[in-house]
Amino acid sequence: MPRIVDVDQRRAELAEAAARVIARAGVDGASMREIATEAGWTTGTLVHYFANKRELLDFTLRASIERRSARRSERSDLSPADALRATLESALPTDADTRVHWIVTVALAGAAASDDDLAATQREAYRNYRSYLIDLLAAMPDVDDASTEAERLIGLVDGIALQALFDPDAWPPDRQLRALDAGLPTASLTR
Amino acid sequence: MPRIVDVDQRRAELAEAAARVIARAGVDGASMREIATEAGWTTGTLVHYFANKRELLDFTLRASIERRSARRSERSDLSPADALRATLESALPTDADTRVHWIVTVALAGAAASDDDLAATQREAYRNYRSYLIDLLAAMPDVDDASTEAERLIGLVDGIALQALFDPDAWPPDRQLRALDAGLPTASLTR
Amino acid sequence: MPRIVDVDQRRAELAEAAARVIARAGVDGASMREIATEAGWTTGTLVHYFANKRELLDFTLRASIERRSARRSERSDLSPADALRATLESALPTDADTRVHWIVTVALAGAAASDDDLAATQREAYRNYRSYLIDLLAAMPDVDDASTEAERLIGLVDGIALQALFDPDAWPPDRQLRALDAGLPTASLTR
Amino acid sequence: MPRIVDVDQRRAELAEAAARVIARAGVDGASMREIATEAGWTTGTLVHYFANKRELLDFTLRASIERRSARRSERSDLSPADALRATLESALPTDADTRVHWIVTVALAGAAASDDDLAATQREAYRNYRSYLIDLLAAMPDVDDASTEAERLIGLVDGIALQALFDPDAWPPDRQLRALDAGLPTASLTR
DNA sequence: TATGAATGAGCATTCATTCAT
DNA sequence: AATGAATGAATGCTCATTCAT
Repeated sequence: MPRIVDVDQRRAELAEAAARVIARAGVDGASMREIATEAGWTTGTLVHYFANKRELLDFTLRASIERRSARRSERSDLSPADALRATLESALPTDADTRVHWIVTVALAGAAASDDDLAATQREAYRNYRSYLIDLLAAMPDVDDASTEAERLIGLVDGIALQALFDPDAWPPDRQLRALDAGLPTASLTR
Repeated sequence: MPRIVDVDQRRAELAEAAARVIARAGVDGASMREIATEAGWTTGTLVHYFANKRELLDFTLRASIERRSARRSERSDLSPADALRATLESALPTDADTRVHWIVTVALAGAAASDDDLAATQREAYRNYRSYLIDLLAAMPDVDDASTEAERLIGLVDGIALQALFDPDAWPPDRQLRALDAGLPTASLTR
Repeated sequence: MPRIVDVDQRRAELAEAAARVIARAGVDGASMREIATEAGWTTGTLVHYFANKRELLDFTLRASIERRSARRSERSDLSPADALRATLESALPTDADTRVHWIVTVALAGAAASDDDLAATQREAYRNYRSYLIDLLAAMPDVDDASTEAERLIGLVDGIALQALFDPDAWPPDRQLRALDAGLPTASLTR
Repeated sequence: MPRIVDVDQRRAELAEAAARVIARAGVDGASMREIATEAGWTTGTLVHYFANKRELLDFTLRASIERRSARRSERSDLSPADALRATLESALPTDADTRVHWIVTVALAGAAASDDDLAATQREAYRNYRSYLIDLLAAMPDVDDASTEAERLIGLVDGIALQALFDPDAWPPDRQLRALDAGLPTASLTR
């Protein structure tokens, strides 16, 4: 009688380990052995849950992105303006967890150049992100063109995030939040 | 006397070959052998011009960034408002050349997680970019806070660029330019 | 459970293969590939048992030296005088096996100049050898100064061995043994 | 009109540089580039004086050995007993220069396993050394069997030298000399 | 004579992957 | 399900050697 294992949960655990390794040592340093060790298993084990490394990385990226989506859905009780602000704020690399997510995204963006699956995952994630923002913005009276505004806001957040990522000393959390505030539609400002 | 070689030019040539390979095959696919072949030389030759791979990649990133700076300085005859627009436009991945630059930047950003030299190069480049924009914005009468505005514009361009990079079909050049226009200070608008 | 392997025995096997290659082709010719092939495995396998080449060579030297020690301890039933003679005789390169040992020792002595671990291993081995001889000599009534006598005997054997190593045709086993006899303390002479 | 160069002297200079590099970094670390740099030239220059690396190493060993011979011939005014003592003393690694010679000898002995030319050079050197000692010993009245005695003395010196080489802290010059004295024929003792 | 650019084979090492147990 | 032994291709790098200048 085989031990019962929750395959999905195990995959999630392994992907988290992969994310931690990538954030710590880069895609280059993220060998199967290193990821397995980080997760507390051996290399051979990974093969039960992911056919190969590309599948593991693709799943890791997907999981990393989905973590953001999960946060979004928890905010269904908020007004669109507040949900917008909350969403954008939580996308910034202001704590260890979001920093890991961002590093994984950027690191795998590099790998995406030579891996169509990763590229498709990135593309899809951006499209979802964009339509979620458009939905929120369409419900806000002071916004004219929701589509253009969504793109503007994505850019704003990405720009702050990238600068904060490469220059964390110059970009502590409160500076990131101030830079975000400076670009938010008026209805989303706290005050 | 041995064959005479312009070392700086040869290094530039090799870095260009490296950039092409990275854009085509990712950092992972950019082996020394592949880069050497792309440049029309053998592996051993690379070693004459770069002590090791990290040095080559760092130089490649630097060269890729400097290409942008070079474009900037050529625009010294323009008004600040026009120079701003021209700078930001030329930073977008609207043609094969700027696409290569962007892919290299993103790909090496991933590698920067585990390579302090690359990280420092990235950081420095962003700071230079930012102060150049601040200089232009400070000279424009309709801009209140040059520093905040610079960050906003960097974000705008990065956001458009990243989306265009991963979803080129949905982001042809003219859509990128329209998205840029939507965020420019009024004085920089063409019309 | 994976295939079961006796790690220590496998390491010993690999070190023996390394010794054979070194004796045949020198340290220079002892590439990981060559050693792996000699042992009947592939390069990657070596890495399971030795972290890197230096570790393999150090282990090989140690194993080569320990082989001598093993022979010594088997002679605990002999009188000190007989044990001394037996020890010194067995240290001479009189057969294929001891020749391999000597070539490995000399070859790695060369490498020890640039490898502190190898140098330490050599040093330690000589000290052990010397104290073993001193113990035997101290138990022999016709020996005055055991320490000086030990050094003299080590020199005697090393000198014969080195000459025999580089000039095997002029130094067949019986000439080596005669030269040894000429320098042994009287109590150790067979007759 | 080509510059006039004393080829033999240049070869000697280069061999001395090679000896220094070998003593410092081992045979492994003695690359053509390193030797050339040590000598103050470039790699390409070596090729004018030695057809290839093996020839350079063989010449280096020969030069290193000849240095000892040269010292011998300077002592033609001494009595055989004094010449013997002086020869054996000067063969010990008691100063920086003789240490370099010994390290080169041992290092190249390792290489000799896979290089017949080096082996022949070693062999020849030992035979010369042995017959020189035999000549001296034959002229000494208190020596019975000059040939056996020569072998014994070579062994004595080699043994002391090897121990001193690997354990220099435990074997300062005066200990080496005392160990030599303990084995010299009575006529060669200073007092 | 001397240079150093260029070659390309060879090296140790890393690593994703396979698979017997 | 999980292990870890084994594979072998690929990588960055070193280096003796060749040769145009």
